[in-house]
Amino acid sequence: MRIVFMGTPDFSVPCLQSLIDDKNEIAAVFTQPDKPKGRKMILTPPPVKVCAEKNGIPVYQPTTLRDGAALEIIKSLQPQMIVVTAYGKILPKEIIDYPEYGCINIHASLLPEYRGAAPIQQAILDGKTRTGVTAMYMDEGLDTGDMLMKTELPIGENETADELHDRLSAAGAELIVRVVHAAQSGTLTRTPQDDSKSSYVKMLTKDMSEIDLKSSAHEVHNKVRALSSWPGAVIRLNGKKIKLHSTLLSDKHGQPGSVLSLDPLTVACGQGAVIILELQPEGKKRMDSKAFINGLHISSADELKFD
RNA sequence: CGCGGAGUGGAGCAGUUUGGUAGCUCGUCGGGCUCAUAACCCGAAGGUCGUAGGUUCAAGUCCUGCCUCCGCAA
Repeated sequence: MRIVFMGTPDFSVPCLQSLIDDKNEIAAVFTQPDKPKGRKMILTPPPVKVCAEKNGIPVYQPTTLRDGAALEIIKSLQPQMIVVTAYGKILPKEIIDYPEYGCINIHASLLPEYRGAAPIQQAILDGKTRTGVTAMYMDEGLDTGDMLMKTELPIGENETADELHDRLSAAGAELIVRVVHAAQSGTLTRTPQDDSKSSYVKMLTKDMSEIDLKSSAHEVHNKVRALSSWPGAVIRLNGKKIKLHSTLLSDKHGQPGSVLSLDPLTVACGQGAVIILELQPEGKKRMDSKAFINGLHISSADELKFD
């Protein structure tokens, strides 16, 4: 199959790679323009671009697909199919309609639930026990097209968004190859989404990272797992931020914010308590909670209380 | 030159203001106690204090340059 691939972050890379490994002809890759990243604002190419260049695939990074120039490029590439996953741009109808086998999108949720930007994190935040990836035909709406195939995965009780991200990404990579094969043999069946069951998720932002210790231990634990690595779930000690990287649920209870045990470090929530395994004080590196306690020079849990 | 924190035995920290023989908690190793232990007791190893230079009788500590890590902002 002659394919144009569109994608940007780490999530998309396994998909691209598996299409390459499956001996498809990747005519070109579309990805977001390089952006300044990190403390020094170094111009960084998106992961998909790095992967494409390594495989000698031409890369296009238009700022818009809506000015007609992108359509001309697509026409010149003559793809039989366009595969899109986490590209970050809306495709105009002319492009969606161009390929013979259509425009197929891989989305990291069990549609119609969790349409939009942060489906992986939102599923964890909501305490879901199952999620998955869905392959669908794109239409002009946001993740609203007819569905083709799904892969369902259980979410581990203590699984973080990073871990789930990687598993879903791998599942998507495996799924897209199956979809391509089915398309070639003409055995794809399309199922419309039930809009009445749909939900949309917004992008994650920094201002959702503060943890309210008066909420339940489950909510705290879900937030830590969902926001792990970015934007991070944060509690405060004497006003200073402490990012929580890894927690477990505890069956203890007490005044929200009070420390019930130093080993393991257990903090009471509004309902129940969480054991903190790994954390990161402001300006410090990630460390396990035991190291953190060692450096505080305290001997009793009473000497410690989170805001 | 966007703002800020920080580099001290394997880990996390104190010590820097007021220069004067390197300290705390934990880990590691050896020994003891114990039915037993991640508990307790005794002992030991392990650090050119990020790096280069400067001031000084003397620098972890004061001055200057550089490197690296991290938080914020983007």
